Amino acid sequence: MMKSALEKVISEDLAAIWSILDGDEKRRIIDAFTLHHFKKNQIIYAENENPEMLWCLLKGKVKIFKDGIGGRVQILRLIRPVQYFGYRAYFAKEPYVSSASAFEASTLGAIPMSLVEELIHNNRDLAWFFIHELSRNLGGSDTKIVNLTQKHIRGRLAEALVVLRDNYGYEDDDSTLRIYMSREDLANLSNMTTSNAIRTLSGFVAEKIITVDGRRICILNEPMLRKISKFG
Amino acid sequence: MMKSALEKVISEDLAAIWSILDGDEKRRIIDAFTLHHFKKNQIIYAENENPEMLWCLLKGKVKIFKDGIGGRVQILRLIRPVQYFGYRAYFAKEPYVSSASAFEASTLGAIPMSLVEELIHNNRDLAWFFIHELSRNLGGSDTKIVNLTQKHIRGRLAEALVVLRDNYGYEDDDSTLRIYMSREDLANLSNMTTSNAIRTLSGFVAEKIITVDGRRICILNEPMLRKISKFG
DNA sequence: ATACTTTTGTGTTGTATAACATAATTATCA
DNA sequence: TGATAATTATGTTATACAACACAAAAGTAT
Repeated sequence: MMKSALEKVISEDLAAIWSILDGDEKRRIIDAFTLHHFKKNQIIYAENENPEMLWCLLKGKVKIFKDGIGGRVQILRLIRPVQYFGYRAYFAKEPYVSSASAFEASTLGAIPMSLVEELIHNNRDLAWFFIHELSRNLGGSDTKIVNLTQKHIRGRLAEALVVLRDNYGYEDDDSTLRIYMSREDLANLSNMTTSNAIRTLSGFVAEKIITVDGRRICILNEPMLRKISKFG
Repeated sequence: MMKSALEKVISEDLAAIWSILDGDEKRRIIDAFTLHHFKKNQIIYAENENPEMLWCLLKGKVKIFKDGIGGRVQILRLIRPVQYFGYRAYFAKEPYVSSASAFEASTLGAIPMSLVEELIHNNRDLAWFFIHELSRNLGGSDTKIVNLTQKHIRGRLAEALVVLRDNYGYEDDDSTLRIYMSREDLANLSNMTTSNAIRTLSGFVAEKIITVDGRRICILNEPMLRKISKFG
């Protein structure tokens, strides 16, 4: 692994957070930093394991999910470059309550949490970064609880599509979602069976809110989608 | 308001967290600290408001909840003395996504978040306290998402009773829940209608898992309740 | 004590969505 | 390239739970 490439990553991609660090701290991160490649659907970490690494998604897409009852899966969060994850359980001093896997072939960086913990102790801005991230995630989870339990199927699927749009954006045509996921994943994101995800998606197509071509989803009427997401 | 009483609170009840602080920091907290009394069902803060205070429950019980669709309410978290709340939204730099109200007549302390923020900047242990709390809450919310969306009604109610037991414990008889809440609240905690909460509760009584006398709930068979909660 | 409101309890009906079944596509791989 | 598996699609049935309706009981206020 070329250190120069890593230094480039640290100084550019991770700038937002690690610019906080001074030269010596940066050097320690670079020394401890390791690059990892994950294939499509490969598990990065699994529920009940003990957290040891701070993961940083550099390229690709990652899902955080939880296996529920009878093989049912709930996708909790979507990660895009450059975002950090895998640290919550370590901070909480408990095993993972969820798993992470690559949606598609992805490149990740890993830093030992022990080092992160040490750096936090000496760098207040780094502490703030995590306080801020955790707080935003907690707000998101609390909102998700109500969305998933109270909205009807159409509302939940519309919500999921809006989440995909907000997370990964559009292709250059300004309407095609920049993520290509299976109907099953779509269902696991919006708490319904695969059949119902397919059915409801077809409904949206019939209403000319979206178009669908395989896994390629184009959003034609985003305001309507947000409206459906909001009221039902 | 007598400062001596406050100092007593700071030095005893809040010891766990504020013992972290040095003398000068403690003084600043004591000067900024205000005591508040809330009546049963009184709102402490409401969704969409801007967070300004760190709340500390000294006496009583508090619920954090979210108003959903069609007047439906979801209780997200229960607070017991001495616990802190109301800080997440401030840290996330966003308005509250949930509301807080007193379950019963309660006494609370309030500290301006601006001061908390300042103290965090100069006190790494305080930063760690919040990182730890936020991390545990986030794990709890993620688990709740799966519990509420995938478990059946019996499992959800059993889960709620277990949560009450873990949060507020038993009376001296070692079986009566130390919280007396309406069937409606019980329903809002476990994502079901009030009717179904009543019905399901009666079912548990018939199965001799619990006894019910008005709002007084005795748990006769806790292992069974946990079992239903787990596989339900 | 009396009226009035809120909470609790139970029965009935309706419906959203899961579960199941099966076929048609589309990937995957030997 | 054909065989096999996975995914997508659609129709049918079953059911868990909400919605509604109403009565009894328990609080609360006058």
